[in-house]
Amino acid sequence: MPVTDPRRTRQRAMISAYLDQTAEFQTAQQIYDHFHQAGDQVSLPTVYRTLTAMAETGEVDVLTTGDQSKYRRCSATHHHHLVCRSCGKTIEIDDGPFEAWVHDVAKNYDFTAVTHITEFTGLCPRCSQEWAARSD
Amino acid sequence: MPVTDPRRTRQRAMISAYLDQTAEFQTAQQIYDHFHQAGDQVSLPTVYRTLTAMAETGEVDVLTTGDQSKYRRCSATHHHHLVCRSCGKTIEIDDGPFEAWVHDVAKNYDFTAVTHITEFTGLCPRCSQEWAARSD
DNA sequence: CTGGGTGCAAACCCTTTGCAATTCG
DNA sequence: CGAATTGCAAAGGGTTTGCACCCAG
Repeated sequence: MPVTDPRRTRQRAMISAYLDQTAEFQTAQQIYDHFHQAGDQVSLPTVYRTLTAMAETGEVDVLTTGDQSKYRRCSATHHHHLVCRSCGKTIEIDDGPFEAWVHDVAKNYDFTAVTHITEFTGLCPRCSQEWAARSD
Repeated sequence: MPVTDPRRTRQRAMISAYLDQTAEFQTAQQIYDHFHQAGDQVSLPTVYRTLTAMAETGEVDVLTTGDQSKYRRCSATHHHHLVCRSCGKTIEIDDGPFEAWVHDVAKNYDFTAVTHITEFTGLCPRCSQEWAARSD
């Protein structure tokens, strides 16, 4: 890791700019595909390297779901999701007391630049019934 | 996926029993290694298949960090961790208002068997200073 | 100029799957 | 006995790396 600031390259500018205009988490592959469809050339390894570097400095959040990682500009509003682990149904939920708690935690331990990733998994109403019916 | 209850096999009993006595998240590989060192034979694919099945029914929690998945018996007390993304230092933190919020969320959307995975990443006091010093 | 960045292709490694043998019920 | 489960080996697939070329500073 270089001690100096990273060099400004076309690829990094593109990736950074693209992350600015997208609020949702995206996979490296999705970001790569976006540029390819637009006709702009960036290699997949470069996407990964750039995102990894940005994650280390806290510029992007990384969400590692089961199969692959997703990236999102850090400053974006934090959404939290409630996901049904049976059918995959996803509901966006409000923050509740969460953000305040995060702030307290960071303050208590003198941590800075604290971001959080939160996932809820459960069974949605429909799948709850199915599971109840099948548990013979 | 069988509609009936899973068959009781030596391998599943071993894995289940082992998870009972361990509180921390562990990788499939770690679980596999444990049995190998103890001289008990279980194949790695079976460990994965068993853990995946248990995760689907909510018997175990799955934590997917960057490189690999970790598993833990679900009923264990939920810990949350604050991790420094620079040096890796980890602090265990209290739940605060979190558990109550989770309960509310589940209730509001009629979800059942809701578990949650929460990760905080930030910069610990020492690394905060280093980053501040280097940002020239 | 010069060292960091990029692209390509191949390597990596965790995880999953095909298939024959085995075992629970 | 029959179907679910296991084990082995090999495939899969997201991510990383070696290396030569290129470009920002």
